[in-house]
Amino acid sequence: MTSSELRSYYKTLLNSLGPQHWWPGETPFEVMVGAVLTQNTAWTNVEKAIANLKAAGTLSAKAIDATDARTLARMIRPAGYFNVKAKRLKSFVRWYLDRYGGDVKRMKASSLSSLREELLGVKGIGPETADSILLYALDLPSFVVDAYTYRVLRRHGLVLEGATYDEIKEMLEGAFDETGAARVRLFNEFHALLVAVGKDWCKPTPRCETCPLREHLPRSGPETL
DNA sequence: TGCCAGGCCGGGT
DNA sequence: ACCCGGCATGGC
Repeated sequence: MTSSELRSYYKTLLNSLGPQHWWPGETPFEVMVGAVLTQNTAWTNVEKAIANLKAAGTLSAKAIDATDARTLARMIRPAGYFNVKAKRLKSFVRWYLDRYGGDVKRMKASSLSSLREELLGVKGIGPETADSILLYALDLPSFVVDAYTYRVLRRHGLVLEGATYDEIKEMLEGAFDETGAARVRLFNEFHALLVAVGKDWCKPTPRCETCPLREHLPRSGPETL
């Protein structure tokens, strides 16, 4: 029954908030870089870092590969954790160049599941970053789970406390029959909508009165986390 | 002013 | 297999 609930949530959110048109990076590579930079970081800070990379002509795999971590760290400073993220960007582009010649089309020639495994093998890329790259950069149907997703679903009693990333991901993916581009669009929009709810209503101290999902609250009332 | 933001790694139990 | 500290800036 959870599947029909999730479909119902999606319909409600889409009707009340509309399409979010999320993550409109200008190129797939820009989206991939953004996926790393936004780890535990507000997107507004990521935008500044990406703008710096662009201004320096360093928003390409080859350029990042050719830039030392110190210099890179200076450029991405606004994104926070800049020393860590500079190394992560470099380890990612190293893999991207070695494995796929820095070519998105070649990357998309691999299957979704093997691509995901490969990405998880890159140091600095965990499940959320991998799925963000797959979904938002490559248009592959891999649902992104994040802290907002967990909080919203948890408060509605749709996942158990302590549910793992993969459990939540599989529950969400299993709830929808769509295929192809429609599936990608749905995963893209639904995740963005869950984030919107998390940001504006389903916060650490929730404001459920005006939440688009208020009619979907479980009988026992929202958890307080 | 402190808390939080679209996580992940490495070392310790 | 979990748990936790560390990593850092900018906005409200």
